[in-house]
Amino acid sequence: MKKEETTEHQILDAAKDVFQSKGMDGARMQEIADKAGINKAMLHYYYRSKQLLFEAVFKNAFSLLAPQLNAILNDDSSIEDKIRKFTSDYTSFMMKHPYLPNFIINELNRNEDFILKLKDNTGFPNLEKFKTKVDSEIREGILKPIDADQLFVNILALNIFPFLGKPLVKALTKKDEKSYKAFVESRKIEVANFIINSIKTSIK
Amino acid sequence: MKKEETTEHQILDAAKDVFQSKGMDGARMQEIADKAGINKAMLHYYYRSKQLLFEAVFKNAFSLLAPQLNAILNDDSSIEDKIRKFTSDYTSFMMKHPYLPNFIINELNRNEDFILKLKDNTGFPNLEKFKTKVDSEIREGILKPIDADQLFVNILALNIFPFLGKPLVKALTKKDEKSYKAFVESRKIEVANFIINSIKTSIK
DNA sequence: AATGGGTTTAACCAAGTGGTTGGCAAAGAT
DNA sequence: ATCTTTGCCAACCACTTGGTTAAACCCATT
Repeated sequence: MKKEETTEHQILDAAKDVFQSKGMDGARMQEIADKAGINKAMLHYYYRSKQLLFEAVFKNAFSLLAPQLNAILNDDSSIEDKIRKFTSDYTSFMMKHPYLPNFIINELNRNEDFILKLKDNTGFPNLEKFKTKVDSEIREGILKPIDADQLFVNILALNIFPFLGKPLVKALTKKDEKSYKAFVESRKIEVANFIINSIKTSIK
Repeated sequence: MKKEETTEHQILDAAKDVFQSKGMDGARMQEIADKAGINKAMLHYYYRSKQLLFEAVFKNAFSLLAPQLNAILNDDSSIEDKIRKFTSDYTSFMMKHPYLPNFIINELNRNEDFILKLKDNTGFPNLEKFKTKVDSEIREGILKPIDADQLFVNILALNIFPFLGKPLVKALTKKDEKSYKAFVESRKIEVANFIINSIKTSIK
């Protein structure tokens, strides 16, 4: 039997669906059981409590996101290349997992202490290398002076916000589902240009 | 008796607290009643149902946010001035209402149709004037070519994200509450510069 | 003092809620 | 063949949920 067919995995799969679309408070154990096609008692048999099942789903989701961040932080390419690659890759990734950013941001806000449990994990993104690279490119005259933290938050903001605020942005810009998708797709390049334009010194 | 002391207003006030920090699903009618210091039956007496009380709170919150957006969209100043003013004003405003962005974004995601109820309201932000201004400044050579929708979303993203993703950003940049506040405060100017740098043509 | 409408309350209710239990059947283990 | 473990389920449980109700309480008008 494949791993994907075990009851335990079917539960996690169904729980992911329900928790990510309805959040911890809105999710119902019965709905998860129904979606997994098993008895509700099994949820507790394998995961003991709603809280623990939720944490399993959350850690799973975060472990999907973290490598996306590490990609930009830990490789050796130039800041410009990092930004271009990240902006394109991240957007593609999010188009495949549209619930993910909202789920994570939201549940972290609901329980701020929760992130402490993640910090211990190996693989939690670390900015040091990125900062060093930014500072050295500034010294070399490739980039205009900018605080690396600020730049990093700007990169995140421009990439994540269109997914977080999708309903709002859709309404404000009067786009339907199809044109919103095209809008986000074009941001893969637009956002990178926008950032680079701002931080790169003009070539003499 | 002042308006602020009526039972109806006390309920709305308490409901705002609870709904904004716990969301629709996490909020409890009993907690709202307790916080307002009145009997739970009064909530239904004045607002009939949890759903309607929630909608009252939500519309109230949105009507606080909408003018902030309209400020940048509807005045006659240059795009640069709009951006500088908005970035500073919006950040100040959000520091006073930290739960607001998350509440709105979140509940709009929970129920996409909900925004339709707001769209009808007069005062729902309209981008037309902003777009016209952007296009005319591009034609005048003040700005580099950029799609006005993209620019608008970038402005929103850079301003709102630090509030939406506060727990995540705090953890990633390893800032405590105090230094995070300073970080956000400095963005009032940093973000405006970041945007202007990117879109303004270099002066010959 | 009696009336009557708006306001407030304690007590209540039906429908869920997460979680538990005891037993059952198939699969190993002895 | 018998015992033990594992996976599974229907039924159940204590408790919470949003919402209701009928009676009380004010307080201005008569």
